Amino acid sequence: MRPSSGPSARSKYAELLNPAQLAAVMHRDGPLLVVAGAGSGKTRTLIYRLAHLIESGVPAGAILLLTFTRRAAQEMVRRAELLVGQGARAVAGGTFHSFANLTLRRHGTVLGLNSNFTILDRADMEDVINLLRSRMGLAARERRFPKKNALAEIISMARNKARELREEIEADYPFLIDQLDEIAAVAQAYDRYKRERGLLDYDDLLYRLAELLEHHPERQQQLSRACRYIMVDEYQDTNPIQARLVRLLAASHDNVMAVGDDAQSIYSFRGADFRNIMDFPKLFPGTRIIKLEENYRSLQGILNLANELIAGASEKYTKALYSRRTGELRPLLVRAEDEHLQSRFVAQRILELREQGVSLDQIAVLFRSSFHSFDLELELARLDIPFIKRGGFKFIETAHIKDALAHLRVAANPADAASWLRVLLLLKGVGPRTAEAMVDRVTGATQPEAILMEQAARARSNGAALRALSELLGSLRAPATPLAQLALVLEYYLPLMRDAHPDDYPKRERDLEHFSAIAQRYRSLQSLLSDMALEPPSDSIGDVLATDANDEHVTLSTIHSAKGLEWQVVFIIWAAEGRFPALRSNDAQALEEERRLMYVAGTRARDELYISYPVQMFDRTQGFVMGTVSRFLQDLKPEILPVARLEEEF
DNA sequence: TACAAGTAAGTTTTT
DNA sequence: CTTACTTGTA
Repeated sequence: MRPSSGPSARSKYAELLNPAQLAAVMHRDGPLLVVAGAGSGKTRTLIYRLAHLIESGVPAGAILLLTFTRRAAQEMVRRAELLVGQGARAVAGGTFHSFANLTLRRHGTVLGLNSNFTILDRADMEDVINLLRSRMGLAARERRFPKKNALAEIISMARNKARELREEIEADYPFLIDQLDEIAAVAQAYDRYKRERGLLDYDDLLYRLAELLEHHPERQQQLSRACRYIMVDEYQDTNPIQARLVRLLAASHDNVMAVGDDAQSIYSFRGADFRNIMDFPKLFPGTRIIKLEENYRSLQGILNLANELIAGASEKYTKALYSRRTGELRPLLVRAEDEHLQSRFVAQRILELREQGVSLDQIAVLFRSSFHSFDLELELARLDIPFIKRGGFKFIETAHIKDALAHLRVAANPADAASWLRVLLLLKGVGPRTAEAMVDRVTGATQPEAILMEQAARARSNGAALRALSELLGSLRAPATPLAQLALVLEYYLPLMRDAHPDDYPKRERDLEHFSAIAQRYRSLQSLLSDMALEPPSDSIGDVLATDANDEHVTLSTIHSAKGLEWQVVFIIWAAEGRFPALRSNDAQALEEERRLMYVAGTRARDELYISYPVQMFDRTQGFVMGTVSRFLQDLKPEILPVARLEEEF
């Protein structure tokens, strides 16, 4: 017997949702597109629909919830649980990449994929490309050849946009067009390298899943039936491959709900295209479209600014946000004399807010680029204002964490040449050449530690080090928890690290302790390693990691990492030409995206919004130069955005 | 020939 | 604070 989804459910939800939200929640079968403005309760709508589906008899395990971060999915499932009980827990939720990871580990064998494949993050990808670049003799030529990060960018972007390499270079790198053949050769070698060694980069996860669904109809049927209801959040930030995956997964039923906001598309650098969301009805003919325009988050003054910002966009958007939260408060544009005064303004205002009883958890400082907050971080530390920073350089990207991970990855996948290289390069007397030669012998072997022992016997000076490594790998072979295995790695690695970084190894040791605490949560090495590649801890490095997560703290975040979040009080710093929009954004499309970024930043605020910029800014090449306010904020009427000038005594 | 150490320069946003 | 390139050394 199925519980009914009749009038009782409708009336139960009707009190809690507005008519548009209710319509989306009650929608059952067939494609649905929800165009949801900022703060219009889109998360709420997703949660209630999730709950409603489960209540009306859909097994939670048949629902697939694709979100931008796994945290977002977990949070939604948790909130649905509050409504319908623990049954909701079985919902499959996560990012496209994490879903692809799990699916390929289970079904990838039909593609000739070993289930212990290793995931390469962007840095790993660049390392491999760099290796191939020099191996192919492209590094040392009269003619400058693109560096590893440019190559990685081109190769990855072409794949994310589902373009030929030639198209990609013609469109975005025309000055490299006569090196197309060499670049294509690198791309091809990179692809072969990965296939031979059980390596998948981020793009492969999506591509190989598409390949599985396209070339193996029986698996497609099976998976499509298993995901009978698909929900995709933040659809405006999907790229063409992801759209194709949705199409393939929904092939047998078309039960897809896509939610997003074209005005908040900010991930084109990853191949996302806001036109994707416009094209959804073409991908799924018969799509029902529901718009959510009432904003429940912000005071009208903040929305007036947001509407004004987006009205300046060249592509016209169809929504105008409105709120019933009227009030006197308006956003404020603050001109500071220089960067440090800007930092002092933010810090002082935070102290005042705290005295007024505003929780630090309700305050965020947002910026375009991670390094924009450096000066502010010092000021906050000086005043003992606790903060955490999101986005930017991550703890997981530090050399010592990557080193420790590489040893574990080699143990999990002995064919992982990229990690072998990293492990071997740590040894004294081993450089790129020696390491590469050893990698070739070691990756083909079933007993790598035996090969290392042979090498040790032959080595002149570093025999002891090789023996130690060999012993480590032997001991990692025994079954143990990830934590125990990490302990073995650290026993071997810590002395090497102290040697290499005599000045700051205590700090690095603390990071590794933090890493141990993370490893403790995992029961299998495989899942630890996948998570570290796909959903690494989002905290940035720094002493702030030491602050107790339960204490109140101000959030410092890049705008990208602030997506989907909200705070009572928001500061946007460095709203100056050259920083925001970023200097590099010079073509029209990039500038449009910067504008949307400003829109996203502003709409994070509920009550108070302060936007600031310094009048004097330091430029490495020119010294001090005049800072001018971001073009997106120029010429706004004072009714929309009043200006305040910080005075001397401040 | 290959490695190590030292010097110079450059930094968007992220799965 | 990293990475890329240059110069010195075994």
